[in-house]
Amino acid sequence: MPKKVDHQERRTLIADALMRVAAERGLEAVSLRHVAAEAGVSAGMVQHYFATKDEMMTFAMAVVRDRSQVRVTEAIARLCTTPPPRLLTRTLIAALLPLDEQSRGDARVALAFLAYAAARPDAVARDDSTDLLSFVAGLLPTPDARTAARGLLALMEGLGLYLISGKYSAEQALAVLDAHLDRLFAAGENA
Amino acid sequence: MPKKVDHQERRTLIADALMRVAAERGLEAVSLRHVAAEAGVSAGMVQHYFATKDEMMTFAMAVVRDRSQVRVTEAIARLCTTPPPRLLTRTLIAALLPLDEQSRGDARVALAFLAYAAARPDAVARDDSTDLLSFVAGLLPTPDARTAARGLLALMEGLGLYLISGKYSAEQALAVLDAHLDRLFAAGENA
DNA sequence: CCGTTTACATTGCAGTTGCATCGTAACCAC
DNA sequence: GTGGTTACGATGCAACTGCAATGTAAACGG
Repeated sequence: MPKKVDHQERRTLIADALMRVAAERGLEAVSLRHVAAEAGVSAGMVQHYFATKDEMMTFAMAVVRDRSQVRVTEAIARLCTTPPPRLLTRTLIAALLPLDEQSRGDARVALAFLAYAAARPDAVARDDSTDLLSFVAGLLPTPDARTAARGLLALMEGLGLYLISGKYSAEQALAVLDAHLDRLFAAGENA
Repeated sequence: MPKKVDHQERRTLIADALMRVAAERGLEAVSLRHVAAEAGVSAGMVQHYFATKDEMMTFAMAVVRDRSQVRVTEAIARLCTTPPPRLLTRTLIAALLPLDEQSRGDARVALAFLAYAAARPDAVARDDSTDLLSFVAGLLPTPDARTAARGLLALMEGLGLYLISGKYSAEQALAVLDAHLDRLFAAGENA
């Protein structure tokens, strides 16, 4: 077993470089050589860790997803135990929104990947959003909670788009989210 | 003035071909030659009508935007004069949603363009969404109508994303929209 | 010390890209 | 007709693409 190197570490290092290129110059600027240059390694090394470009893209996609997962987990962990449903919901959604510059870069890449995967049905990864939907639905007090949860998630995605494009500021997005939660939780308590 | 040809017509013909390529094989498959082949013309002709690829992309982007504009106008024109605000709002938003297969293709292309323009600040077109925001805000009976309108538009964009990816069906999307409008207009009437 | 396995780096190749250039045919004013 | 302008088509080119092939250095088992 010669020359021990942490494969996972190298792959994420390359994936990070890929995301930097994609965030700054768009997904179409992502090539083996560009990513290698951004990572400060040779193109051959990239090929050593990813047999094909698609494999590299898929891996980077998974990294983006994992990062957002971590953001959510950390944000919720920062809460007290057994927080009220509304606070938990708000924290969860806010953690998924690209509010700071770093997560905005991630979201830009995620958007590019979305468009990339739209025409590549095989590269589309597993669907983890049904779990999220069920979880959010469980938090909402409204009748037909699943429909309300779908609406909340759609609102989140839309806010993400507007945040990326700079059309809404972080404050505006949060104001919209809070107003929506006002309506959701007010309606539920009355019923 | 030799050889009269309708420039606008040729350009839209090429743009249509571009959108077909983008919808079927992704934006990255859009090249001068592919578009030319799809349009059934020579690559030289494409160059004749678009000096650069970016110019072609920008034009196609404008065509997509115009088409959605037309869809909205037609849907509203199909309504009776002076419809109630809620119906008008619903019709407007529904017309912007990619509910059928044709508009879903358009939306896919629009999404790809969004990602394309995210890293190309110069190619971004004029912002026509502020007019839309003001218009929708004028329809809503809620206090802080602009925030509510922002939420509604964000919801629409998010629903569009989920419709494109096939995660929500058209019926589900409309159910979400109606539930949201229920809350918006109920809250306003109570206030 | 030796062979094998891993970890790269280099080079090359066929294909594609956007675009410039050049040629030519059509049309119209005169 | 002639000249000029427009509308293409054909060709070429430098740059780039993903990827295969090949090389080499290092670490370890024996």
